[in-house]
Amino acid sequence: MVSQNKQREAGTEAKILNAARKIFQIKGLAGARMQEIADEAGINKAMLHYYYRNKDQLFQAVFSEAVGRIFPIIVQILSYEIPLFDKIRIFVKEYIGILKENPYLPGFVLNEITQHPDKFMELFFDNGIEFPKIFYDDINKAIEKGEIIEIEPLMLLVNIIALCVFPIVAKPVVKGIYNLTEDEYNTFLEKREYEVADFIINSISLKK
Amino acid sequence: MVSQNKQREAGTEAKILNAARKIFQIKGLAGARMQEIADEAGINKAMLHYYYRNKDQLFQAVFSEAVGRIFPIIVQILSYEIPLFDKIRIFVKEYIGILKENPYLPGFVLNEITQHPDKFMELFFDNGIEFPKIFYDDINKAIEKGEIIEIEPLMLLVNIIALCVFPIVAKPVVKGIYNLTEDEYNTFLEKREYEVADFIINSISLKK
DNA sequence: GTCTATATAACGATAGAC
DNA sequence: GTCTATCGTTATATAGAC
Repeated sequence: MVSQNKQREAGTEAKILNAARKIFQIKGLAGARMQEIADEAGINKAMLHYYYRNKDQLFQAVFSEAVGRIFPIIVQILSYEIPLFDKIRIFVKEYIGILKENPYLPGFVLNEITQHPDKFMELFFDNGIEFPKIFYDDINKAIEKGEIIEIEPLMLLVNIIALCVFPIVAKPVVKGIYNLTEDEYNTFLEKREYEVADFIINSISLKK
Repeated sequence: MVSQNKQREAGTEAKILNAARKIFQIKGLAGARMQEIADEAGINKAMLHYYYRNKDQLFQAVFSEAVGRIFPIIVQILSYEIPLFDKIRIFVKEYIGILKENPYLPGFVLNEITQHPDKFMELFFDNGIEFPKIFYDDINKAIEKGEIIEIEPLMLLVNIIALCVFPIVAKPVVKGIYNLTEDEYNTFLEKREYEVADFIINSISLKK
């Protein structure tokens, strides 16, 4: 896959991957066209097959990269050894921040996983991604100490991720219905970087 | 002998629409194949073109129906003249319930709107769908009365819908990662029909 | 209305010159 | 490595018999 020759600047392979990332993330595997990717990369269609044998392998490169961008960061932050509420605040801020910079990423990943669950499972477990038990311990300990309400860790985790991810995936819908500009929606998302954490902590906290 | 034409009131057009709904919702516009829809309907491919001129018009029929299923119910429930907290409880229970019965619906609609925002906007406003001001009044009045925290109505609405919709869209992801069966995931969703409302009300309520 | 057969276009992939 | 030209397949869509 990688050029065997000496290192080159602004390699064609990188151009292809950049173009493929853009097109696949927007149009999906079924909707993307090899010609379109070639045009976006500013090179010829045959080059795509030279570097990546076929469409499926090119997609696989983009998809696995996307999975690698969207899941490990969750695992990483949830593994910090800091107080639960701090962890939630950092997670929400960081995660919304990342998704805001890659607005097509979550929709792309969700859709393609729905389309090919098996391909995802391989990728997920082969890369050794594993959701951290420490976060569940955090929650259970906080419940025991009477700091938060009784709630299943998975229930809380899904709530947190839902509040971060959904507004990115539903961006065209909300933008359309409320006739918001790109800037206005980004301002909305920036507010959420803080307010969502408040929303969650308010909900589970027992100290008032 | 009676004419056998009238006896066949199973309706070919309905068969086609049912098949198209199933295939399009799962595979999307780009991924669906006319042949696959014909097979699913148990009829010939040419019939699809006889009743619906082309793929795009067949898709349009499915898509507009889907939009009509997913938005008006929101508007309807949010228009009830009942106390805010009751409204939230009913909304969450009803909406998750509907989506649970149509698990591919929200992902399909979100994805296709992202893909063709303009087509959606026409549909949305042509059908006169409009988000109810009464719900925003509910929220602002509750804030004034000191019943809930200060929160932008749109912020709260997005939170509510996120908590209902996301777990449906992310079903294959969560199911895969946690190795849950279909039944286990449905149990999870049924729990959410009540717990999500608690989560929201806990978060915004000022009375404790 | 429903079918079979076929036209027409689009797409992924390859061959071969340079 | 990069290009042009083209092959083979598949997909949408139409024609025409019944």
